[in-house]
Amino acid sequence: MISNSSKYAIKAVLFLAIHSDEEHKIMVKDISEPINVPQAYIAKLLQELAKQKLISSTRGPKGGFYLSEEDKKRNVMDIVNVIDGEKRLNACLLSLERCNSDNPCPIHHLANQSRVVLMKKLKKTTINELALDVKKGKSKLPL
Amino acid sequence: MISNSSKYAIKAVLFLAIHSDEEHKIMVKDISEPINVPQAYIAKLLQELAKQKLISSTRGPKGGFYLSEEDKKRNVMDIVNVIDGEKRLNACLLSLERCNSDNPCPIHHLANQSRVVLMKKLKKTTINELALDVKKGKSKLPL
DNA sequence: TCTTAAATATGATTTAAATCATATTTTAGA
DNA sequence: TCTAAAATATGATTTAAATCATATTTAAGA
Repeated sequence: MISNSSKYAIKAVLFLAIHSDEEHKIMVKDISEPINVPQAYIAKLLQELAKQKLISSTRGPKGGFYLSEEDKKRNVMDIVNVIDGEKRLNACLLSLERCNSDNPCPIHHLANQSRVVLMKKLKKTTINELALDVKKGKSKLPL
Repeated sequence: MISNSSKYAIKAVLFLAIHSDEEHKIMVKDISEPINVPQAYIAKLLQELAKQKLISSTRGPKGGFYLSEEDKKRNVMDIVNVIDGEKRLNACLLSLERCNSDNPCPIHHLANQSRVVLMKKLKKTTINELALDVKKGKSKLPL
């Protein structure tokens, strides 16, 4: 339902939310190690997130990735949408073909509520909120 | 979260629930076609389900797959557990590593409720109930 | 303006899931 | 007891996701 790539991306963005800002950029190798994701792999994901303007970056010496204040207001769903594409979470969790409330597959009503609830939460929760939770000790990195 | 293989398996078992019993066995090719899953593929899945006693089968002429009355009392979760293994749905939907209520990942509380609700429903819903829904027109095959 | 340190673009390789193929075993019926 | 029709066992191939590699571009600082 949600790929490892997306999970890695969330992890990395959260790390940036906690440790970076315009004045404190972080380069890939200093992100990949603490979040325990291979450097070349997370680099590719971060590049995609930067291209889609979900995170910020500058090249060259003293460069790196960081989250602007705007970036921190993004929600978790935005990240999943960029990495996995929009379809992934919109599909019925159990159905293979198109399936919706009007034309439900036999397990549609079993799975649909869970999916809708989850999606709403992912949309409503910002990176900033998650980072605050971690700072307050309510939850812990790494995911 | 739930593999295509499991979805195919659910589809096939539901088809058997609707169309088979001890006196009416169905062979793979007559299952694979209406549910629209490649014969060799669904055969392998059905064989695994039969080995794990979730469905019934007999070899030879007049043989085929079918659901006994006992088989029909199985729940959807049983199928997923056989095909995907137990771990799959027990894992936090978003976390990569071990993560639970005592040691939550930053998005644990976002995802966990949905997962628990879904699992409970899958466990509580029997194949028979799903088949009845289809017969009553509440839902439709194929999934 | 040259060098170096960073991200970026692009594509190759590996791995696991999905799919396909086939020889073997079992059983009904002639 | 022989034949044919079915599942079963086993493994090969394909495909998509995950992972790795590297040449190019950009920007800071000397």
